[in-house]
Amino acid sequence: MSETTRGPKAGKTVTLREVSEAAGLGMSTVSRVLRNHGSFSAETRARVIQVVDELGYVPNRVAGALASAGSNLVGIVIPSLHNIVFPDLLSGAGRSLDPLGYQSVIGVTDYDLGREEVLIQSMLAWRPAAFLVVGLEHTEKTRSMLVGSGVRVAELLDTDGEGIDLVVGFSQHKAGAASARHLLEKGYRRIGYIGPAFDADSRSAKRYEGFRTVLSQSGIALADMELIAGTSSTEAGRAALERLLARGKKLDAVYFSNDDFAMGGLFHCIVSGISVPSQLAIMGFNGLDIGRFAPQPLTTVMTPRAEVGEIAASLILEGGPPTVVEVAFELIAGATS
Amino acid sequence: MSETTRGPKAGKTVTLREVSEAAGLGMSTVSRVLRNHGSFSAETRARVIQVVDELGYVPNRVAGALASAGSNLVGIVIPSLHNIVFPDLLSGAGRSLDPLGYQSVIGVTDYDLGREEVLIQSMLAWRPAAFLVVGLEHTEKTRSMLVGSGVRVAELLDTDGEGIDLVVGFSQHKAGAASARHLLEKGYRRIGYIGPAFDADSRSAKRYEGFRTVLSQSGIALADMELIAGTSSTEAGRAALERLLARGKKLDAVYFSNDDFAMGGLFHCIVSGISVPSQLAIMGFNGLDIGRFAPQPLTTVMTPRAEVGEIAASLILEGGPPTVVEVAFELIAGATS
DNA sequence: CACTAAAATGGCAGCGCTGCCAAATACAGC
DNA sequence: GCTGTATTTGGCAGCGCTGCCATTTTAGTG
Repeated sequence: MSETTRGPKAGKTVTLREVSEAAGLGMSTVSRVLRNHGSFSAETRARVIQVVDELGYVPNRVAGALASAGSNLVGIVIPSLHNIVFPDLLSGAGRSLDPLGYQSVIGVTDYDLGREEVLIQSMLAWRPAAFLVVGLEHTEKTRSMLVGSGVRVAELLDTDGEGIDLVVGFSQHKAGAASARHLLEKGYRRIGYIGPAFDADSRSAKRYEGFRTVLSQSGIALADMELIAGTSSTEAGRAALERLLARGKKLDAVYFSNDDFAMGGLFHCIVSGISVPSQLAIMGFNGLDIGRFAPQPLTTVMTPRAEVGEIAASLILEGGPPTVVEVAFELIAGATS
Repeated sequence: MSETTRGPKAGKTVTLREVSEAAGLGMSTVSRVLRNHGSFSAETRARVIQVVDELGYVPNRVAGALASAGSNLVGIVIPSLHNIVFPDLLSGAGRSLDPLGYQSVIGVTDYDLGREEVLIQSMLAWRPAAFLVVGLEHTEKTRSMLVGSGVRVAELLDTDGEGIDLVVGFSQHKAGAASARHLLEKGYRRIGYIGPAFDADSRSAKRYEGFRTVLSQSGIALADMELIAGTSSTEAGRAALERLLARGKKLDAVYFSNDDFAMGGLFHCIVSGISVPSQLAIMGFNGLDIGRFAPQPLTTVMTPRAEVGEIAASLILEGGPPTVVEVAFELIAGATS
């Protein structure tokens, strides 16, 4: 930590003024070259680039953002990192953000809307260019901060409800409904459900609603359900199915709120000698790679999370009008139903 | 986008000056209250909080950071989001960062050191409080920027080499070596390897080196290997094992560079009727939940990535001296070896 | 009750950059 | 060569906040 000659001009940070002095040019000229904005001669450009390189100048965007009242930061708020959906979403968003030089500031709420509020408030303090948030459910204060800030907002992965500005995703309700129709078509009638606590994950709750609605329409009631507290995991899904089956409701199918749980359920069946799907059908949600390439591919719904991230990020930065963009999900009939 | 009365004082952003005027106090006093720094009376505090609330004031950290030459941003640069290791790392880092009010600016390199350089340079422009980067390998320019910037840096998940400042992780070489010893102890002799291209992922390459070194010491050569281009996935692992076995080298064990690949390999065996481990042993790396709770638990090495993230973030913010912190990995003998 | 130490507050320069405008220079056409 | 227009450049205010210091207020003491 006591380098003296490491890197060009180590220790003291180089400023625009120093660059301009060393180059014998005005600050504004240097600034224009660096931002490639406004006009300047080719020689000036070369001179600036050379000096910048010599001095190892790194522009201070903090000052830049303050002066120009705008940053290249995009705030992204997601519920979790333990569910592959959200890393995939980030990844997709990155595909749009990176080429344009935007940077992601990421916050994780743990499915807590209060925490979301706090995160958004503190991100707002950086005056980001835009916000990407998950879902349409927010606290009243979050909503008003977002609206009042004037920052563009994209709400992702859910189109069942009122959005603030841009909404990109699919109907969770319809996804649940499609899953129910699939199981009904396949002839299952004594169906159970396993998912996270409803108050935690509203998208999962909406899928459940869609699922149950379709069952009702066919005069069928959900036979049983088991709710899971905590993170999505194989382990939790496996244990939950065991508990569910132990109640002896003679189920012929179980709908899992996501593939992590579903894989756990499938594993429980394998271990317990329950034949899938002849004794019990299993259906998941999300279309995880591991489920799709398992020996017995999981019946699931492939969700377009990376596309949602990519589309949302690009639309929000393009500055178009508030819209709702539906991105299709796809039911994948595997070998577990 | 044309709200007029949404939120308190929508449209125009409220500044510190306005708050101070509304409260009948000086700007510095309000600032002190807001940062809970310096001294002020209880009444003043109450007054400020009330006015802030009424006006919906959100401090502008851009200005704050410029004035105080320091931000609450932490730059985190990871190679990928498709390998669970990195989301877990972020998650761990968040456990340390969040309570202290730090925010993560995240960049993904796709295992490209050139891209890492670009990302770090542009993050440096925000004058972050610290950097968390993965691995010890960087371009010369990245290194000198990092050193020259004076920002604290933690290099993660690898301790085999020279660090810049703080290093938190474990020896990838030793992890590979431990894996080799495990397979040798179990009596396997014709061992194959499946992993990503060596130039892409240096940590994976180091594990491979450690693995091969131990084999050599026992006079055993690696029987065969198959390298994979692209993302870690079940699909890729499954296909790679198929290709590897097709070459007819009569392997009795395969060491996979990570659990995603290994699960794919395991699936290939199940589908092809290859009995595991009697005909072929399979070993992975990372200790994924899904492998550990599979009917036939995967032999793997559990890596402490979340702890690494957490420890690194807390140490780097505490401001202690440069150190190397070793966090233990654990070999988990499953049922596939 | 004057007198000092401590607590609370206000004023103001300046962080490093950008936006605006004016000045200087280059390039036309006649 | 000279005026008119386009292109390059420089100067400077100010973005909103913090750090420092001076000032005022309050509490404490003999």
